[in-house]
Amino acid sequence: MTVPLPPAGAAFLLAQLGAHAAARYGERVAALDLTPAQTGLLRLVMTEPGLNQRDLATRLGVGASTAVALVDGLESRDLLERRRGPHDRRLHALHLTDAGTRAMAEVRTVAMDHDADMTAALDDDERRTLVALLRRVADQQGLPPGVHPGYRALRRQAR
Amino acid sequence: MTVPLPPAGAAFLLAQLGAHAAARYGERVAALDLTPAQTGLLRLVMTEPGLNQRDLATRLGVGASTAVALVDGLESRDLLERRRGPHDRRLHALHLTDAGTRAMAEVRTVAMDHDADMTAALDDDERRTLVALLRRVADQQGLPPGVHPGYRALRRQAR
DNA sequence: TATTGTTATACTCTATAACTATA
DNA sequence: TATAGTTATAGAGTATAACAATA
Repeated sequence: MTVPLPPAGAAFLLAQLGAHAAARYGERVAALDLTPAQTGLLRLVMTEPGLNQRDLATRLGVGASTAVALVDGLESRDLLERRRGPHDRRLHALHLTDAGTRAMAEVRTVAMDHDADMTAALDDDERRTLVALLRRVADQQGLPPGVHPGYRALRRQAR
Repeated sequence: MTVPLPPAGAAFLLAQLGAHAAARYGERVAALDLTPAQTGLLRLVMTEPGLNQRDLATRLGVGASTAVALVDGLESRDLLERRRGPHDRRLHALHLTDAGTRAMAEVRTVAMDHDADMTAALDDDERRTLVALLRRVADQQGLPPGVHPGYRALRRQAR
């Protein structure tokens, strides 16, 4: 009456490790009082200063109203600013403030620590092999580099 | 004024691919009218028939009331049944019905297709290497085999 | 009339706490 | 009194739709 279970394959391990990596990253950036979604937004604006909110929402894979709420939170903390477009006054061009740039430097440190911790089981050679294989899988699956749609804002840490 | 971004490392790729794998799995089991959480529950009860709801909730990493709702949904579709414990009448021992067992056979097929699809970029050797590396990372990170806490029920497919 | 951004609203998922029945 | 299960309630996060300003 029992159907044999397949051993945990690559897809299952990816889902399991991905959830774990995302949760741990969330804990780490929570120490900076940021959510993963906020760091993704800041990161995107850092690489593309002047981005408007509509394009931001599209790139982040969230709805327009979600983008507004995210930007509101970051602007109220002076990490981000909206600048009215001079040509088209409907547009809000987004830019990091100096404080926002400093925050991203901290996020960068946290992300590198996180990466080292997640691959602590591997030596340098193995780590390179893993990254190379993951990149090929990500490419073949059509995933864009840099931003990942699919995760919505993870649960905020209770403190 | 710009801080250089690190290239996407292993942790980021794991999170990105994990979210993707989970989303695609969700689409596939939605075709069977199941959610990922439901398949996880059925799978657990299949491997440990007679499990009670409290232990189920603990193993699944969800609250007791969430377990009740999940079991309710599966019981109303005759995939699962509650049996009052003869020794302790507070306990509800969970068992798959025949229909539940058949459903899990379908889930197994879907999961194997999903696994093949997710690793379509790799040949057999590379797939084995990837799985071996992921297993070592998962072990070192303290992740239990079989069930992954961290994902809650993914969004139900609109139909 | 179309588009950017905003606000209002509803829905889903989850967690917490109160309740029952058994022990 | 303690525990398994249930129900009720509230919170967070997200999406949809209505709205305002600008084009």
